Amino acid sequence: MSENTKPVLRFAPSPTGMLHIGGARTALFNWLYARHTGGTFLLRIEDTDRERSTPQAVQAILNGMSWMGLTWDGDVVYQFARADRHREVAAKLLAEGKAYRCYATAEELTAMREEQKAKGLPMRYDGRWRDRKPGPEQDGKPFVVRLKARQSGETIVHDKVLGDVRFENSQLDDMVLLRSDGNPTYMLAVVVDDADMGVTHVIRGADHLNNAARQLQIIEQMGWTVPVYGHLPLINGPDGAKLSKRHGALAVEAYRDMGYLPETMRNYLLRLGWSHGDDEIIPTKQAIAWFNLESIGKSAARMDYKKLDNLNGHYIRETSDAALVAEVTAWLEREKRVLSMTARQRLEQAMPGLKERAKTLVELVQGAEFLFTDGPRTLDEAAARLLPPEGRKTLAAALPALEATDWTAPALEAAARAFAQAHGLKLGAVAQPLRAALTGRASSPPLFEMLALLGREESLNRLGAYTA
RNA sequence: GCUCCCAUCGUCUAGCGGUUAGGACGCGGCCCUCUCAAGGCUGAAACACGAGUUCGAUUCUCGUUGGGAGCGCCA
Repeated sequence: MSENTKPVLRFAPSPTGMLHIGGARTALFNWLYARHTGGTFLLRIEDTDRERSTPQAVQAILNGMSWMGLTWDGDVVYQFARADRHREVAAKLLAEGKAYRCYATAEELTAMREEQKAKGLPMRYDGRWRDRKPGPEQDGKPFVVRLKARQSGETIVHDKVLGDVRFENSQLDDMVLLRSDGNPTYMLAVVVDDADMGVTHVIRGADHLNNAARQLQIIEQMGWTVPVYGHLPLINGPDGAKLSKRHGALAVEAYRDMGYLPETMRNYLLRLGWSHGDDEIIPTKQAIAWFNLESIGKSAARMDYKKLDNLNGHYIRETSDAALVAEVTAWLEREKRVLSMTARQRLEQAMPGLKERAKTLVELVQGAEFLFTDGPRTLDEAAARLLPPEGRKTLAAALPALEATDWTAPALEAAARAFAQAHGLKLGAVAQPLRAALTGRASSPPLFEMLALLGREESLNRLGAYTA
């Protein structure tokens, strides 16, 4: 990369499953760096494995990226479509004696590995065809093309995250470039595509660190420019073990369905492995301004759902009332529910009090439920505890005092306070039964505001249902 | 087994030779308060271990231990 060219980043998932949290973070870091530097962020689908790649997975990745707000530049590149180019590079390597044909069968190689394992030897291709010329008996037999890797010296990966990582070349074996069906392997394809696409920075999961040394050898043989590498430590589950389907390896869309905001996910994932002093709340705009490769941590991190919740609560409170009303409405529509005009107006008015109390959009919808329909409420467990016989008696006794006043929050509150004082009760002793009857829950936005919002008729209808 | 990576409160992390080891989430207490939140104050909570280097190590080096990744005609 020359001094005045902008960085070119890429996210290169294989479409064999959903876009999970680890992939999303890799994509985020690439995206942030591209946006920070004014560079380019490319998306390449690594679908050379024809067996396992599916169109559904491609769509899931695209959807996940879109939801996360990680917009890529230009068209999506499908790796398999470039197979001819990969074969061309393999042919060149072959012609130059930098690669060779290996006729070993899969069974033969399996037997070789088992033997190595049994003897406690390192498991790697032993180079049996490296210097062997195929004889007549190989005519028409299938073969793979392997790179003739250097066997002495060392290969150093200059990694922006981990520093210099050295590998003895004697530890690296001759990897397969072209399969026996003539299709390229990932090892060949990534290198060729990155070179052709002008990728300057390869930021990917640390599970690829070992591959980097091998890929470096292909780059070297082809005389291409070595990209800047950055291998991100992996994300573990809350228990520190590998991320599995059981806990965090959920598709990013699962987080959407649990009611997390994209902004939350970006902030949370950013802080998982990257820091900027003591800063915790880092909106995306700020993240783009601050992001760098130097501040990426070296150790693996665990998912912490409590912290995710806390952050999401923060961003929900930051979101405008109007936007949240739209979110709730959309949420209900997905459940085939439509709000009445009245319900929608109530939702708009109550939103400031509602959003203060929700950590997720799911909680926001639940907290607003009492506004959506008219009539007496069904009490949840906590609310029911507030309306035992004595509670109902208090409620019945207080009702006339409320009925006698103007139906405004201040007037209602004054009336309730006066009633409580007259009966030697704390305000809470009066307010809680009222809240339970009005909302069906033990907690809600400020009671008197909710009474005013629902109006005299509707409120009295609900309260009256629990006076006996 | 071999190769590689990692190691500060329970968790995410700041720290880049000398700090009362800081912040955040979570947890406890107090305040506020009609509930729940939010907010404010506050408390408990960490340098894995052992050798070096150094006047001095959380910080540098090596080892140990413990985690993790890779070792496919998967990516």
